Amino acid sequence: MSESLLTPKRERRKQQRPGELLEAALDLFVEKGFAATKSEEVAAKAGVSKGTLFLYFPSKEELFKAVVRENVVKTVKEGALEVANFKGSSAELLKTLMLEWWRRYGSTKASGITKLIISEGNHFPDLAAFYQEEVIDPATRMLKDILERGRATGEFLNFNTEHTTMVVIAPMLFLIMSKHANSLCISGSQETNPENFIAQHAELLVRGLSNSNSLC
Amino acid sequence: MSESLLTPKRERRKQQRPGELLEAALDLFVEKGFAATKSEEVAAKAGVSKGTLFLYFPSKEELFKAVVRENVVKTVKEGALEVANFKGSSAELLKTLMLEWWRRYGSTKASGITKLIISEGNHFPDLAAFYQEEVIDPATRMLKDILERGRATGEFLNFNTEHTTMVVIAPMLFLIMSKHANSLCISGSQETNPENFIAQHAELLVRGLSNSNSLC
Amino acid sequence: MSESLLTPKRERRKQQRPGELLEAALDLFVEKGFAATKSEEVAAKAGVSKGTLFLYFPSKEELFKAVVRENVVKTVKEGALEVANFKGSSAELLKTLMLEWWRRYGSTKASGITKLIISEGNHFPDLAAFYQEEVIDPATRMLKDILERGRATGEFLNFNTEHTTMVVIAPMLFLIMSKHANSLCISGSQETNPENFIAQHAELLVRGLSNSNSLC
Amino acid sequence: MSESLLTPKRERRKQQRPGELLEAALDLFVEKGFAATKSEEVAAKAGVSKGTLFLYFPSKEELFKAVVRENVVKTVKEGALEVANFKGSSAELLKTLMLEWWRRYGSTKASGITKLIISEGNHFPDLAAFYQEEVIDPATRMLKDILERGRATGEFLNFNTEHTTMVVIAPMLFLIMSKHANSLCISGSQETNPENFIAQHAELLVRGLSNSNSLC
DNA sequence: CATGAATGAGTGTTCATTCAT
DNA sequence: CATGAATGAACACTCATTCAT
Repeated sequence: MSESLLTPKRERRKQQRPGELLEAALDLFVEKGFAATKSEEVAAKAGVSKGTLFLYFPSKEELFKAVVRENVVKTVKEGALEVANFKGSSAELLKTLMLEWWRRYGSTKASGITKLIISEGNHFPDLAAFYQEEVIDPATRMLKDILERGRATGEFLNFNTEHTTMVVIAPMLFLIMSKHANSLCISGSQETNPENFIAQHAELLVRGLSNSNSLC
Repeated sequence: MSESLLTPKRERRKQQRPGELLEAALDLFVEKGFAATKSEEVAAKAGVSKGTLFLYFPSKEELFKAVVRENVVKTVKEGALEVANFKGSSAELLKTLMLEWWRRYGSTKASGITKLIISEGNHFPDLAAFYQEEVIDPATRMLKDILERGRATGEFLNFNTEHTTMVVIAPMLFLIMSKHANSLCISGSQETNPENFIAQHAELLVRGLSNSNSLC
Repeated sequence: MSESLLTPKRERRKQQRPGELLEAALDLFVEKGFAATKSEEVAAKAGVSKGTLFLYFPSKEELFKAVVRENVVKTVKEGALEVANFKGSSAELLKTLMLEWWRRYGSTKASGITKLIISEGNHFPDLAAFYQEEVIDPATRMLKDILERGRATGEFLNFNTEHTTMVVIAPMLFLIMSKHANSLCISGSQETNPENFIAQHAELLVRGLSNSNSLC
Repeated sequence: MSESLLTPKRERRKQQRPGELLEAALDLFVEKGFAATKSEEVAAKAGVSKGTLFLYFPSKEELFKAVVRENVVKTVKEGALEVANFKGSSAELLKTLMLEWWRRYGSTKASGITKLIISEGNHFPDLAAFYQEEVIDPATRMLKDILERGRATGEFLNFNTEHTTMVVIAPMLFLIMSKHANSLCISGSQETNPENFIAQHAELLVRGLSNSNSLC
């Protein structure tokens, strides 16, 4: 605590640099994509010189991975933790998760990463593999856990896991792609309230899955 | 048929050139994206020289537009025509349309264009605008027409058009993006039967929209 | 023959370009080394733009290999041919070879390649391997053939091949390194007549090797 | 020994620093060349920070000069001293010198400096000039002194000094270049015993120079 | 004395488009 | 009509040296 008082200016900057660079990188990657983002721009936006960027991140790809770790992996982990600690019904859990997912990720700048990786993944196989391993796989795992839990407690009917996973993910992906395809106006993306859309979808999904759907 | 007898070989080739170039271009654009496709490759694949390509298409962007006209706009127009001539119920029409859309477009090579435009549209605003005008707007228009027709006949309940449009489009988009994101393994995309998935979604959607849903 | 009269200007240039680039490259590689030679300089010296260089040679390394093939490998092959066709005694052959080697290679600009590869080979393993295979190995092979021939005819005494090879090569290498180490003044290199030096060394060597050395 | 008792640890380190840096620098310069050796690596190998290196040596070039002074100039001076004090015949002196030169320098790590200066001298004229003045000139002077001494005593015939100097130096240089051209396999360099080779050459040379060569 | 954060100049390679032939 | 030679702008990454702490 006294440290923060004593820490000299240079030192303080040093500890902030990675964060500043990461933030600048997130902004630019999301805005322009990976390939189109020039490392010098990132540095400039963070207020340092080109060389300094490479002092903290050995390459543009590593910079990107760090951005993903900071902004996506972290969110996935938090989600997994909440899932593990959730006390309510599986139906509630699923609905909560989908909505929170949108609130904490889909609606944020960081969701541009998802668009980026889908758009450019084919041209950067290393990044795609990294994302698959660090984000897609854990997230899918988490989803499956919820579904299995619901099935175990008898809450959910027997269902096709793959299909369900798709239905959970599809609307989020749709909204994210729409949001970041600035030059395109995919129907509804601009005027509809995404949160409502997600909530509705979640509700519909849960009903479909539930054992005792009192639709009538 | 008499044409082939009368037309000298050179002449015939000349008239086939654009088609051959368009086919080569479609393959490469879908496989590698717009930016990553080299015009020389397209020419080579069509069996002509680089210069010849620019003889038929004044630029790479115009080539792309021609590919879109040939492979996407055409499909949309066919769809609109069928919609106009369709005799059955609006519910049938909607279900038919969604399934046919997948069969005639989503499941074909040409659907890569959709992934391409979403992925790279931001970097090529002209192409995005062109696609918006020639594809997205007409397709959305067509969808709305169906919904309005259903409402007019009393088949469909009053609903949110934007929302419905999204629900119609989202699964198709999801499947298309999954299919063309080779380095990524988005859940379900590999093992699930897309046609079943679409059919199910269409069914669900129509039930939700319908006036007399005999769910109870 | 009529072709040369009809060949249009552009075409003629095209056939000359590789040669012009190769010559410019040789000059610059010898003058400044491999790493320090900028590809743009080579292009400029040949009177073309940077891009044109890469039209003819896919990379700087390939350009270098082409320079070696044109200026060194060729010479080695000519030497091997002459060795194979030589009619005189092995002693004469050896002396002739050493002197000719100097005249046709050591004393020319091209010998800078030898200095270059020894100087920079460690930093460009691919180039070193190429040179080893295309130049050093064949040249060594040729030398051994001569020695074996002399031994077979009874002209030469039994000797250590490795040692002899070194004695043949060392003075050439010494002269070449001296000649191209412009900033250094290794003794004798500037004023002594290299040809005399080589001739003397060859004479001495042959005497040492010969069966009937009439030194007494 | 009392020094270690009285000198405080920090103090001792301070006095050892230059030596440790010099040793690290020698290793790296020899292994990777001058340009390719990063000053940070040198510092790291010596266990200090980048800044500290520049505390002791104002620049990379000065560091190199210090390495030369420590590892080459010193050896030349020792050689000159021994030459001055040598009591035997000039022939013995020359043979001894050549062999000792190999033993004390050529066969050691330090001989990499010779390869380095020949390889990179053209790109670093200051270093080349320094080496010329501090090493080549004194060494050449020493050699000439021996030859003149031999001539003065009537031991040696009248000969061409330049030529003789070359013959003395050439084999050493050849062996050194071979030894440090790791990617290249110049004939004989690997299997032949360098010391024998040098000894033989020295013997041959002395015989050639001597007044009364009892070859017959 | 010692540290290590910051700098910024320098270069091989690609590719859409043109135009002389 | 068709060719293919030529162009030139654009971009990631390295490292010796400095100087605030």
